[in-house]
Amino acid sequence: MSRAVRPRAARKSAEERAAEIRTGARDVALEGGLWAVTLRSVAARVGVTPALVAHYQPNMEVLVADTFTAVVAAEMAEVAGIVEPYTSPTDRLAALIHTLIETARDDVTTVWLDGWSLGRRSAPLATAVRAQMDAWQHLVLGIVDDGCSTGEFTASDPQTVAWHLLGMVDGLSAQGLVSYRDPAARGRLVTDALEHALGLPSGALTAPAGASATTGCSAARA
Amino acid sequence: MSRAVRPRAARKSAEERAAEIRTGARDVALEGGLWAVTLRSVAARVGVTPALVAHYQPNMEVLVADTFTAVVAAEMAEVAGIVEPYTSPTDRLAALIHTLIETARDDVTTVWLDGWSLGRRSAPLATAVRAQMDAWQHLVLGIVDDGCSTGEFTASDPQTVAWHLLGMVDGLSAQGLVSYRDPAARGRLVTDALEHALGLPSGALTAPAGASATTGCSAARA
DNA sequence: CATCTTATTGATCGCGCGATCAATAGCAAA
DNA sequence: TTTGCTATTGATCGCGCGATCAATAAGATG
Repeated sequence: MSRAVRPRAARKSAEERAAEIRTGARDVALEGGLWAVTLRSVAARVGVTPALVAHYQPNMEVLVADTFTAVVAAEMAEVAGIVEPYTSPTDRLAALIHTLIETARDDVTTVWLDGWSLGRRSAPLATAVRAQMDAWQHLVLGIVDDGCSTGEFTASDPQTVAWHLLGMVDGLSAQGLVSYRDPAARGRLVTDALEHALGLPSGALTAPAGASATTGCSAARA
Repeated sequence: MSRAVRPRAARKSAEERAAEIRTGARDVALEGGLWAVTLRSVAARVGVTPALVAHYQPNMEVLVADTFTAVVAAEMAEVAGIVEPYTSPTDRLAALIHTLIETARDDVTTVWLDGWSLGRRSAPLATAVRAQMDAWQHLVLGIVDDGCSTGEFTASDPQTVAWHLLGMVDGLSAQGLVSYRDPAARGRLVTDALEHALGLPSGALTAPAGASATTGCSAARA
């Protein structure tokens, strides 16, 4: 089905075509993992010859690495956007955990796993993975630090707490991809652990109702 | 270097050769990950023709899955052996965490990551991964359950605690493969979290000195 | 309209992969 | 020694991969 023979692709500006290829690669990765991002698969998705895809990239290693970055950075931006409207660090952290654990996207998790696995054989991908892990650490650390200065959190080493959270999220997400567990139970696991790590009262990190810190009213940026 | 031309392989019994191939595949996996387990690489390691390796296996998918199982099960047996001589559940758990976190083997972690990643494209591997995750869960759960009946541990849901521990270990191991963190700090992270989850006094799960529960004497099975 | 630039292509290479199969050669039994 | 079984091989197929490059054609420019 669908176009046995393909008409010659419309001529576009280099920038535009490059963008198309980037998003094409992104789509392929979300659908089949980084492993599926190949010269031919991306070309087919964009509606173009493999040679053209190759023409726009130094080599596939960097396209894969860039695609990883694009997918992961986009998700992080999304999460950051969800968290941002909350004002208190506690609510922010609660929202972050809730989003990360209970609305986790399997496609993104797959990309992470592929990144870890393939990263052992691709230097560009390895550095991309490292960079994204650092970015996440930075995001979480910012919230934890805020909470510490506010006095809401009590942590001797915020760095370690951030690391703790991300470690749990990564591990549980990977597991969740293989064998099902109740997302709510997963969420409780993480919130319990973090409430303890931050000296919070039990239940403080369960999903916040609305946007603002104290009252549960007003929209949470849809 | 080393044998440009290979002499004809010595004739061996089918069982013996099959065993050779299994351990050959295991070695390849530990050295280069599951990704490196290929007809030709295993054949080269065993000193045999690719055709012979193929002859002994229904297909590569199952050899890879079996190799995953072999590597992971061997490590679990090793850990179980280290933990076993300790008598109290607390010490057992402490020894398990210590072994798992601070003496973690990168080669085995790589195999785990490849298993998660490649398991999304190989049904036999996927079930093998699932089985090994269950086996680990079983091992940890046994210890936690023991501790609960003893009264040493206080946990509403031992299943969840075991899951909690394994989630952290998986996540932190994966992270450790990419970006370095002090193993001792990693260990503290896990012990702290678990002491809290099990209602233990702080420090109860730090590495045990010797084998027996109460006194620190006697050999811990080298 | 003619010319130039450049986005796009088709053809093709070499590679490593899994897999198959008739031919071979080592070993044991007769 | 001869025969028979079977472990082992060499040759070979088809595949999808990344990569390269001269040829082409679509627009922009004059």
